[in-house]
Amino acid sequence: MREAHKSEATEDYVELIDDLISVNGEARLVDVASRMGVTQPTASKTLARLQRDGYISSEPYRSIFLTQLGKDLADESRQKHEVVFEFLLAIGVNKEVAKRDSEGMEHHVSEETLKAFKKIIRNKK
Amino acid sequence: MREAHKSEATEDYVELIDDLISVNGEARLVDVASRMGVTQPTASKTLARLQRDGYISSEPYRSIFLTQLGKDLADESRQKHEVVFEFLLAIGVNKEVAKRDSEGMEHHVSEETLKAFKKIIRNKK
DNA sequence: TTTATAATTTAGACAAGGCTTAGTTTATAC
DNA sequence: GTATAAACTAAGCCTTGTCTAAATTATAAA
Repeated sequence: MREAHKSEATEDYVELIDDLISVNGEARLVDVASRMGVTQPTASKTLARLQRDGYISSEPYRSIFLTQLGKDLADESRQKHEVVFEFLLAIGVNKEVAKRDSEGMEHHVSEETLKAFKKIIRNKK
Repeated sequence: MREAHKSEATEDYVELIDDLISVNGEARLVDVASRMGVTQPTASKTLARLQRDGYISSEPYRSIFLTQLGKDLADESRQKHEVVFEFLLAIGVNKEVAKRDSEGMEHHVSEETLKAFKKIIRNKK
């Protein structure tokens, strides 16, 4: 029996919400939508799923909060994301490209690969 | 105006079909489905889309062929896949893990990142 | 050559993730 | 304090990707 599949969207959204809260003090739908590059109704629907699945909580027309589950997933995702990003920089990839590639790659790197990445980051420093 | 988005599924399928043709001499639905880990109706529907989009051709109940477009995409995907896989091995990732991770990562690495990967592969040899 | 089995397709259902258009609620500005 | 603008929700539709169950076609075996 394996755990339910966390979609890439789920990880991207909680990571973004966490970021918006740190930076702006709160996460609003309008910002989530614009940062994800989707329309507000699309973001709204996705957030409804996240709430249904226990990652976020929010009242209608109000800002969005992460549950503990959401916070944990956001932390995990952000860490992965950072490692992949730093790793790409370490091997000489351009910042902008590293930003884009790391966003896609973070969802596919195993713990073992992440470990190998960290080692390379350490050695380059 | 940007080119239509090639889904990861499209790349995975043409890559697999190319492989099946090299190894088995032909690509059958039953093998595509089992290798993709989906049911035959699912594979069948996806293949219908691939045909609609010009990547493959086939007659009902017959085996599957790649069009030139499909071959080109398969080649490109296989190359990317190989580079990512070899790269992961080069930085010390276990073969099985490298296999799994490279399958996900291949769809997200830019040309620039691929170049950086190749450099590392060369240096490790 | 008929028949059983394997392969494939068809049909119907559903969830995720995307859109538009239209309406409602909240916040802002006058 | 009300009008207007901004934010959000509702409803409906689309595509992709997934499934199961049932029908059809092709292949192999007796």
